[in-house]
Amino acid sequence: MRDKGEHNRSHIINAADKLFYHKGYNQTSFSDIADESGVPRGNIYYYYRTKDELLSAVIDWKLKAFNQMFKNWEETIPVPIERIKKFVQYLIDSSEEVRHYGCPVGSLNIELAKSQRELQTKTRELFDLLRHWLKKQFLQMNLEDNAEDLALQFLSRTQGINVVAQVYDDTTFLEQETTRIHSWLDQLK
Amino acid sequence: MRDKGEHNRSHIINAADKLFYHKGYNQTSFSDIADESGVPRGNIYYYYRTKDELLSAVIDWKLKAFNQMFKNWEETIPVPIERIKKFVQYLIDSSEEVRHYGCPVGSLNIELAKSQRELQTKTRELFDLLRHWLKKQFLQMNLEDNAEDLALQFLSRTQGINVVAQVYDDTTFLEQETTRIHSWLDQLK
DNA sequence: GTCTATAATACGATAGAC
DNA sequence: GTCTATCGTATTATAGAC
Repeated sequence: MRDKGEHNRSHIINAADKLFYHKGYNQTSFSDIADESGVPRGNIYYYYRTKDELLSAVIDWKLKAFNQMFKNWEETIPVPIERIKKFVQYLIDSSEEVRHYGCPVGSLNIELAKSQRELQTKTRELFDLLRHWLKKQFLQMNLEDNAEDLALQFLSRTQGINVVAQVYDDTTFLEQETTRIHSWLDQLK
Repeated sequence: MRDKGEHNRSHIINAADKLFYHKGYNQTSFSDIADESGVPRGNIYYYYRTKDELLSAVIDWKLKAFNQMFKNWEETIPVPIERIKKFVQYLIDSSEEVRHYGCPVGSLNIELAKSQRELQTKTRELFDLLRHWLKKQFLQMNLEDNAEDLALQFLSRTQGINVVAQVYDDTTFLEQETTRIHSWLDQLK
């Protein structure tokens, strides 16, 4: 079969991405990934020699996905504040998953930052991407004086909300806060 | 020797508490705890039959410590808003540890909530304690209409700040935000 | 390229000597 | 109460057959 390699690669990445998110990086084994992906255990090592390498590939894949999502929003939503509100809507749409597994970006960083900083520097690229995109939107809102700080405030706020949703297995507060974020955004102008 | 048992127990709890925080629950082994506490590996099982039991004991110990801290603040700080500001100061005092290992309450909950909810229900008691204490302070500030919501807002905000500090291994944003929290508290009255 | 067998190690937990 | 020896299992990773 042609491109069986690429086919297997994407199956492995998808399975690893899901399991790293649902169980955590250290709690996910190659056996788990083999079961989830359908690719035999031993064969995974042909594509990704170590677990580190696999994580790096998963993060690169996620970076691509976020970039594509943002590019899509920039093409279809002309007003920058509406793009940020789209991001807020994305949080609401993901709330059921967040309730169970936390923030797909934050929880992985938190796990690895504790005692695996080398790995976390890779996952941090996801944070940097979000920060950079948010800053760009705030700049386009003519908030150049503190666009960087606003991006970090926004990220911090959503991280806190996601933590509360996961800890209490409840999306009520998340939904309440997203409306409060809307007011905050409107008031910035 | 008299009370060798209690002596060993407290050494084990202290070591486990430190390691669960610094490395995470699942990444901490009995060997790690034995090395850190000085109590021989096999002997730990005499005091705590399973890892779950040990976690539960660690959480109970932390609950006691928080309760004592809060009781102390209530006895020495007469104005409730000043007690909350003392909590903010406590965050700043802990910022160096937070930078490395995240929030000692939040990060443990996030790890266990993913796929070990039975264990997380125990660690959630720490969140409930903080929430309850904060609500009590807001009530004493005569904010009875939304004391519960304010407590959750405060917790969410501090969680987000701690995540940012840990992810970027930097306390600058944490320090900035604590002054913003002060303004927020002052404005509530 | 694909997959099996297996090495080497670390884990939680137990049995039982002292 | 204290500690050692060890069991059974799961882990990452490799060697090598197909």
